[in-house]
Amino acid sequence: MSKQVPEKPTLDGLEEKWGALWEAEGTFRFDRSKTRDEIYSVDTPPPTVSGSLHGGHVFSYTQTDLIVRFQRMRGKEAFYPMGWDDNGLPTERRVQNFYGVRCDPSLPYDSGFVPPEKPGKQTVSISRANFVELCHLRTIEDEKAYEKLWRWLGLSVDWSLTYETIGAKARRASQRSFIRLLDKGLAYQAEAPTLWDIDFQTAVAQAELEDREVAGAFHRVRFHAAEGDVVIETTRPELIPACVALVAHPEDARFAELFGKTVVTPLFRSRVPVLAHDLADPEKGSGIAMICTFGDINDVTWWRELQLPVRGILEPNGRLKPIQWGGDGWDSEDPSTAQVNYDKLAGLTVKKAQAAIQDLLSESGDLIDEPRPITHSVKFFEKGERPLEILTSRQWFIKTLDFKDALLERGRQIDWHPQYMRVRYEDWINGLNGDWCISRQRFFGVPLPVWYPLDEAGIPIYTLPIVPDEDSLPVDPATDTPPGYDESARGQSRGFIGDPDVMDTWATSAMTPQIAGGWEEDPDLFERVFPMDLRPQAHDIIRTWLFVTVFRAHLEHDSLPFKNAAIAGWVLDPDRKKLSKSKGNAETPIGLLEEFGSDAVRYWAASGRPGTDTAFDTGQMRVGRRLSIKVLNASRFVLSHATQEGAVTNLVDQSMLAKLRGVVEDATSAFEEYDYTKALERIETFFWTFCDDYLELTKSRAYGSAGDEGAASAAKALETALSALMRLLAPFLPYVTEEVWSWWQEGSVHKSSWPAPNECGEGGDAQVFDLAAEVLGQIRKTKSAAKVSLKEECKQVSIKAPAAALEALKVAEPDLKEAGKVAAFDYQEEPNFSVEVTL
RNA sequence: GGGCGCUUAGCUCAGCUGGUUAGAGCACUGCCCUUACAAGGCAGGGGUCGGCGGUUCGAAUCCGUCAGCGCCCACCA
Repeated sequence: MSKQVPEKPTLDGLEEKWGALWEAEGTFRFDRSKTRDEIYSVDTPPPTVSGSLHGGHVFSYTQTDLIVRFQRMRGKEAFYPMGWDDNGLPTERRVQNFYGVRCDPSLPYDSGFVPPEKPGKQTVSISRANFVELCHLRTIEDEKAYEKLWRWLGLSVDWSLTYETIGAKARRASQRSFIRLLDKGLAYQAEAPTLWDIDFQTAVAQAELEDREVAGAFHRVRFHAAEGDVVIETTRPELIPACVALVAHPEDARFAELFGKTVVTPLFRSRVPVLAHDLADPEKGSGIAMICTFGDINDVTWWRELQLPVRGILEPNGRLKPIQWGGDGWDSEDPSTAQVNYDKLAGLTVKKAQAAIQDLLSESGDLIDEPRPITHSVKFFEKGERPLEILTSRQWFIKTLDFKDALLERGRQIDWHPQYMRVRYEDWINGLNGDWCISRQRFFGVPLPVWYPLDEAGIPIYTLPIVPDEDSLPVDPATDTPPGYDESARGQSRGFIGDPDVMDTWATSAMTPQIAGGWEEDPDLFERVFPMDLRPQAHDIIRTWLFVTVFRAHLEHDSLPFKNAAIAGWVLDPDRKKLSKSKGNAETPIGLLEEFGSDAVRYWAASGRPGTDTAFDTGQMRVGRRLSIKVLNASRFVLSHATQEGAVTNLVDQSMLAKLRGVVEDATSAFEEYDYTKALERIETFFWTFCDDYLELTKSRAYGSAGDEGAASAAKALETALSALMRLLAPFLPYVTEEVWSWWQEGSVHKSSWPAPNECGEGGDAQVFDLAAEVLGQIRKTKSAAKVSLKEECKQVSIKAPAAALEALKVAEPDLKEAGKVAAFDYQEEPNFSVEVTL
């Protein structure tokens, strides 16, 4: 061998050494001259840039990298970009905390603003433009740190292909798509009940809900009627002033005579109808419920289907708003009493109002018994801190319900890995109960690209939105002037105003294949990579990211956005809880990479099968490290004997290669099915047998104990096996395999071709090697049991076996004799295989 | 309430379309500084395959049922 094999190979420094070389050589650079069928394109999940990556990220991104590296070695040109999800609430929150600022959209832009080094005692209010600037500033820093970690981990991403979800490309793509939906009548605005977070003060979508168990209480409350009192049970007595009707099941005899009549609410003395609707459950509460605008999603349904008026009492900040009882829409049998009672609630938060109204109800005698404490689950915005409310507001929607069937069909066209994950997608679609609300009353996001004309009185005419030309995208209606207007007309009578809202961050993430693929901006590229081959992602965002991506591609391109969906599991604490940031092991993956080495951490990640949650396990990383060290040492030994020339004439050598051939076949088909774990298992098992048994068996022969021909055969077999093994292991252990590859090969192992079965020769009988390994094992066992050194001689090895096995073993006898220090062999033909070793 | 997944050695997991005494790694124990490897190697002990019932010549593997765990969806007056 002409190249140099180090005397003492080490794992230290491999990440820096090869990371720098790959970058310099452009090893993972995408070659866009390749055609669609030669390309494997990946819709990489853009990680949320809001702090730091943790073990879970390392886990799932490694898994994607395994697949990409396999595809690349199989001859595909990998289109493997990286995005940064910097748009949205997490960044806003991070910037607020990092600098101690808050966004006040009413403030003017301050071009001389310098952010504080550290958060001050007092929060600094800044304009929306200044705030967005800070968001950009912060995310650039975070993205650098992320990229450094990803490179260290060895992701074979083309780092010239990056995008940010707040970047110009992303803004253009999502605004362009929005305008087209508007044009097709698929985007619309409506003044409607909307899920509302009172802390962030924004609308949110069904996909962003989560249930949380919280303490509450059933209040039994008396409503008054001529026929006698009606008792309802409610967990939200503070909404009694918002009550517009009572409702019971049409077949519930207890309330039959009340249907069509009216009752009077306690405290506020409003007359409301008693109605029938089959959504009312006789089993729940007292069997009759109050309908408030709005307490929950059921209220919205009733309100809509029973055509009830709106009586909203909540401000966007979650406090009860001032109301003039007896005024329009707030009729009362006794307005002055209603006013006295309500004034004690106005201005309070929901929680405080609940306590206050409880006292009022007690005083008036309308509360029956003490409230009964319960624990019940309540809807929250997933990033929120207080329960969601439902408020009426003007929002933009995308028609979704009309496409349920089409989207279910799209789901069936995707290859899911694992397959059962499709069910989650279907569950979600089947449970959709409204169109997708995409407007958010936030700041750091993609602006909704519309303005509204103002009438003479300066009131926006929402029905006539002004839309930008596609050529002018991206636009920010807050600062850009709409076509046909002069900026001086902003906010003026007969002028215009910009829509103040931004889009749901998922409305932008929905476009990642288009953003990365250069949709409408680089048609040549787009044609080569879209639809993508692979969407890798975790199972918790099937209902969000996966769903919206499929949805938008369906509307925009009438196609799938990707062919395969590889769904990763979560990383769990050893105690089976989802890995949380509060636990130490969720932090600083860079520390893990330094302690165990990137290859070792990747080895652990590879042990997590697609879709399967996996325990965080440093033990696995230690095993990975040991494997890496073994790769170095075994390769050093192999290369001290190996040659690329010559022929494998020895039957033991042929047998080992026959076995390897099977491993290549298994690993290849496992990878084709996205089961990298199975592939690794097969490869690793063979590698250890290769080291423990084959190298031991042939060591002496390789040194020349059986003459030149035997040595030459071993030398060629060793080289053949090592070459295949390094390539098989390359996706998992990119650093150590590249290091070893460089000892005797040209170019990068990662650009070499995935082993083909026929590299291992045509014939060979795997049984020879297996039996020889078995006998060698017996010899070791006997010596171990006798507590003697493995170098100790054996007087005799007696083998009983069927004829064919004996035949095979005789072939291996010379190697066994040397490896086991055996003086003599004895063979007897018998149906059962057994070995007896005499020391 | 509906659904999906899981339940195999102390721990983490393999066991495909049912077929000889159930496997691996870690941990544990013992032996070995064997000229690729002592931050290593070799070997060993350890399991009523969640419970019950069924199909079958034969079941960890198929069917039914029960229990537990995790998750998804729905409901949450």
